[in-house]
Amino acid sequence: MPLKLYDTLTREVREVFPMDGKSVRFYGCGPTVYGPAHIGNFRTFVMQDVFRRVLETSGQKTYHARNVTDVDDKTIRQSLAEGVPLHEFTDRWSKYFDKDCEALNLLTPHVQPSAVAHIPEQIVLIENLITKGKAYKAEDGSVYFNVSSFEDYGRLSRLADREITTSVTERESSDEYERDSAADFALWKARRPEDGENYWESPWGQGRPGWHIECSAICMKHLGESFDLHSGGVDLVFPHHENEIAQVEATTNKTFARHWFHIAHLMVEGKKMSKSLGNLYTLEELSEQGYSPQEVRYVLLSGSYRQPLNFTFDSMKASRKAMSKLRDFATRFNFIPTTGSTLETEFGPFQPVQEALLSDLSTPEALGRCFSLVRELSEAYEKGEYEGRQDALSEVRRGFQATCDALGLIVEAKKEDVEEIPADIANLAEKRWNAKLSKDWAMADLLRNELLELGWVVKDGKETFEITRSSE
RNA sequence: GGCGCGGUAGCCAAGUGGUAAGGCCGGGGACUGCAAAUCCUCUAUUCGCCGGUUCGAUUCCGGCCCGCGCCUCCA
Repeated sequence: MPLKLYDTLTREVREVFPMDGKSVRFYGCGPTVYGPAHIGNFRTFVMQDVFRRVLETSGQKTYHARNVTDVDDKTIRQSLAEGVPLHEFTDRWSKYFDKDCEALNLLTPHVQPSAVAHIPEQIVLIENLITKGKAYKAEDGSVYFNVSSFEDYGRLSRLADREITTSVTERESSDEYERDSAADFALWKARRPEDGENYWESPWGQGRPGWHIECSAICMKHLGESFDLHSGGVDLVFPHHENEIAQVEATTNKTFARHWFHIAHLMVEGKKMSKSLGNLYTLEELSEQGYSPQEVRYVLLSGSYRQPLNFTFDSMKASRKAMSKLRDFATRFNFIPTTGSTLETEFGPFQPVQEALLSDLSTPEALGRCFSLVRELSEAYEKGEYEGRQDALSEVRRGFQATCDALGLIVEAKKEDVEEIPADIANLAEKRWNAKLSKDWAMADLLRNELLELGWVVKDGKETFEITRSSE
């Protein structure tokens, strides 16, 4: 069964399939590396990851490219402010980003090209556009794309030309560059004093590439002039993706990306995330508050990618409980997750989960079905329906593995507590257990409270007790 | 103003032209000396408001109210 996904360009849910019959080649606009990415950014990357995982767990090969924007106003400004060379600055944040991605269990893209590493390709593309009369050099040495020369401009975002022009005319006076039409956008930016030593030589003089051209050049080099799918946050629809299309299609006369996948924004406690509200959470900040990346991932999966999702600390807590429920299931079925580059494709009893995912990446529906199955299967297990049925058991395990692989969740069975228990704590616990055995409840409760004060929780079993560090 | 999206239980959040998934919280129960953990179970006569179409609408259409996004470099 193929994946059906909403396409921003046609506004229809369409099948995703590889145009070359082999591998779905897709691109995701990556981070600008000037600081830690926030969970809103990660909503996009997590959904792109789920997209890939759903394809791969359905047996489809993929080729995933995600760029790293390592030259722009912000990276330059910040690196200069810190007195660090640009590449050193962006390298640091790029590595930080990789670390976060790993924590969130994001599959590593097959290729992660950086803008700076593709300056020559960008220059060639710009030259092509100039040759074809689609771009022109301004007096200051900047190069602009001539929007009026590209008839299809505005098709993705459905903005009428008039509106684009009107909205920009008002700002024209404050514009720092010289261009023919306010709607035109920069392909190459002439060197300015505030850029410091961050410039490259080009046929039009010293300068640096514009933002949109990097993605176009990278896509063309790594995925070809035409490829299967392009994606990013909704805010990139205009102008970024609109401009990418213009740059490439004006050059090749071919369809750039066949499918456009956009992820809606994350809100925090009902509000737009913004620096001024101080609600731009990073994984690190959440981690300091005791929330794991897996719990964050779960929250990001709990809403439809087409709808704004409201991130709240209540939902963080709910996600913790939900993950714990999945772990109980894993424990019951003695499930041991396998890790590796190949994802499980046999959903078995978890087929309904896969169907939900193939239906426009309905992660909320998939999670709902997953929990229903978890309940049903657990009930059957408790009734002894799996006794002596190794085949059926392994089908459940494989299906659960496929589910986890598709969602990118890591669910490990609860292990025996391996944490070292200090001798005095162990002694107290032992004393309490003995008091309990001799039915000295007062003493037993006293000792349990004492342990609790020391930060340890006692859980009695039938034959013995368990002691774990308290979570608070 | 233009384009687009949404308003579903205390919270988060699916969904369908035929009568409301799932998670959290809360209630009840099993278990337990009491707990914790776990398991079972209950909780929206109702899907922003008002009309219309229909045998029947939360789901389709129109209007209104409210919230949100984009409109040149923000995922």
